Amino acid sequence: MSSSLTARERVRAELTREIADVARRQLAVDGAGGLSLRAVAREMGMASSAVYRYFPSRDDLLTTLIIDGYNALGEAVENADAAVPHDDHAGRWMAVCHAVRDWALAHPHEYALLYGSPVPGYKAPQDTVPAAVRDTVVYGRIVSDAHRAGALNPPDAHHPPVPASFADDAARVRAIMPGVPDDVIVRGLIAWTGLFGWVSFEMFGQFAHTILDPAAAFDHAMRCQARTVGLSA
Amino acid sequence: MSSSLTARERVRAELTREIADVARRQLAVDGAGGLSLRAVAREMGMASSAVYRYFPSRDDLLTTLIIDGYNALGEAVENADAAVPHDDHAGRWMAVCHAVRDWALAHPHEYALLYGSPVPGYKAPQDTVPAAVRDTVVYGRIVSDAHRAGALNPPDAHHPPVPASFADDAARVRAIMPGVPDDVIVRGLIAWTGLFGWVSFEMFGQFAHTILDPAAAFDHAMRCQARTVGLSA
DNA sequence: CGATCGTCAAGAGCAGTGCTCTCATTTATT
DNA sequence: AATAAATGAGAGCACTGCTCTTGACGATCG
Repeated sequence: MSSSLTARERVRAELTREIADVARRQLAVDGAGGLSLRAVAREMGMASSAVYRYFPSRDDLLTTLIIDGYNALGEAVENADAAVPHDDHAGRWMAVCHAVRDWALAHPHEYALLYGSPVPGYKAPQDTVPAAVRDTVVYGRIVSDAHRAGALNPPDAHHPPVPASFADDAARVRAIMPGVPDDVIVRGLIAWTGLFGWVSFEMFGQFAHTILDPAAAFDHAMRCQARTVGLSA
Repeated sequence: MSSSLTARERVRAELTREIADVARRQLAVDGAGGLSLRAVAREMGMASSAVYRYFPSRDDLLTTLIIDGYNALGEAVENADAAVPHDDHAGRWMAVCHAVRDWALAHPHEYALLYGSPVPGYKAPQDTVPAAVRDTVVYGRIVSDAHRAGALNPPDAHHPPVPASFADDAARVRAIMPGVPDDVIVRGLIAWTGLFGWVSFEMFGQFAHTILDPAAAFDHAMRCQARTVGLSA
């Protein structure tokens, strides 16, 4: 046999993918709440009950959309990072920041699905974790690369000392930023949350009627964040 | 007449408030998606159609819950700020940070309603704006107070210059931080988005399996943010 | 005082949802 | 060829938001 899949398995995989694609289009239009299994079935010309052969519940369909979304964002971030010279750490940081924002602007409902409030009655299963950290490892690698290269500016003298109780948490984060001391890990976390906090505020309307040139403000804010982390310009 | 309201108007206001209270309880249990007008009516022992006399649609009910939420958070922030000596700017900042986090932990679904992804098919009307900025003016006042008192540390020499295109946006933000120069406004925005970015990440599960002592990490992160703004310890 | 008009609760009903069950058909395996 | 597994379709249940109509209550005005 040329393919290790039977014809049945092939058409099943194809249909599963097509259902997810149709669902993603509906998600892009109506948002997570407007995603309807029946509507997907209608658009595909099949009975609503048939869709349940491929996705046992609406939440399962949402889960695959979430995983796909994390992977799409992660890939965008990876590509942005790879397009900048490896030792230009500040440039890499700025590139991934813009990649996140650009992806969010291009896929607002998917971004809301990933980083907004959990969908009503939906509990994220463990399956999403590997995809969810795909972009995170990129941020971590930039910081740890800069640290290993000795390119990180030291924090100013009056910086508050890291509390001892943070040691355990820092050790866990160090899996993504190998060899990085605790205070740098904190600064990385602050920049990370600052990036998504800013993008979320812009996406969810908190900046409405205030920041009318969000692209410029974002670029400058992330440049400041880079300095907070210690990435030299 | 002792009250300027007729008996009819009084019972109407009372019932409106009671419906909102029941809805808020359901919101706290099931989240925004689980909020059902019919369930509210059931719990109150009235017909579902009767509820529509008080709230013309589910979205209107959600809107009042959102406004109430903003006001509750705003009040918590105001109280936290007022409990700290007026010239202890860093202490005031830390107090409001913890007020936000504590309120979010105590009202997770309401927080998600305010700062999570917009509810499916729900478009926030203008009515929410005044309540939504109630906490924001507190942050702005802390920064502008510190600046007026000359208590703000200057940014380091290599800080990236504020782009000229940000001038218009800064002017709008200055309505909340009177007399504050552009670069300080930027630092205030970064701290503001960093605060809510951190709280949202904690509330929405992005820290799961990584930060197990979120209270300590939050306190330290916000202390670092204070230094970024220039608030002396 | 009695008629009127605005307000209100209730019920029926529509269109939509997620999901389950059964039944016939198609496909793959033995 | 016979059997077992997988698939699609339809009906149906319980639920949702929302509308419309009907009948009753209460305040106001002639």
